[in-house]
Amino acid sequence: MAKNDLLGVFEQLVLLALVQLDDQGYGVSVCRAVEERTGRKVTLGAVYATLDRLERKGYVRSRVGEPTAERGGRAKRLFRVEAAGLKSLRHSLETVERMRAGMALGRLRPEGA
Amino acid sequence: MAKNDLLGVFEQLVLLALVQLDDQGYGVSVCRAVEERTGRKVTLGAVYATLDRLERKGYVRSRVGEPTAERGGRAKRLFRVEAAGLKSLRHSLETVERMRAGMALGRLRPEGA
DNA sequence: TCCCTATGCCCTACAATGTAGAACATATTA
DNA sequence: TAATATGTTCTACATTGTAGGGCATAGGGA
Repeated sequence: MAKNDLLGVFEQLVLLALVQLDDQGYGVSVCRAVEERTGRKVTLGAVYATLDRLERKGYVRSRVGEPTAERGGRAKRLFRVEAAGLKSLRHSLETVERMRAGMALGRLRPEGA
Repeated sequence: MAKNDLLGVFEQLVLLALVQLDDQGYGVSVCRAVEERTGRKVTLGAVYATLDRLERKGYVRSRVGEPTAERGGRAKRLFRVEAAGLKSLRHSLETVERMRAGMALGRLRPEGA
């Protein structure tokens, strides 16, 4: 735990996905959500590793859900975001925002050079 | 160079600082800019390491400026953001933005729980 | 019953980023 | 030429990011 703990970009994406999945997210669904929204290729390994780290920090909490009878398969491990996680996410988002504020955004838009 | 290169948070902060400093930024001024805007404690070592990495990736370019006669001291190494850097910055910022879009921001604002 | 397939999870290993702090360099002033 | 102000460079290590393979469990059909 660093002194100035800021979340990494991927941690932010995962947390945001969980919020959108309304605390019913699990590995695979988080992976899909991030891929769809951002257009990036995301591997499951990356998602689980991040989820574990977030849980170790107390930012999310997981529980094993009953297996839904969709087609079969293993039970899901559902994740929910804790208050501390939300707080940290907000803080991280706002830090970049603050840095961006008052900036000549012209240069940051479309094809400015 | 990862396949899906997204900039890290600190890289974004440094790049944003350079934009604000209008391509006249150098180690110390970037450090100060980030500290002032974000309120975080930032060390010079972190800034230079990041600046070097960004340069290696072709996102910024540096040149040694003539020493201004303020009080003495070493010549500054001035950095400017390259087009590729701007593009990458934009892309990174937008990725998080997209993930955030359409979200029930209520939970992300003030003290929502 | 036994496989095959669909879901989903866990683990290992390594690359890239983030962070700290000390050492080094250079110009000014006295 | 020593003291000081400004800036940069180097070393080392912690945290995050990413890839990929293997394990586990349930349904469906031969």
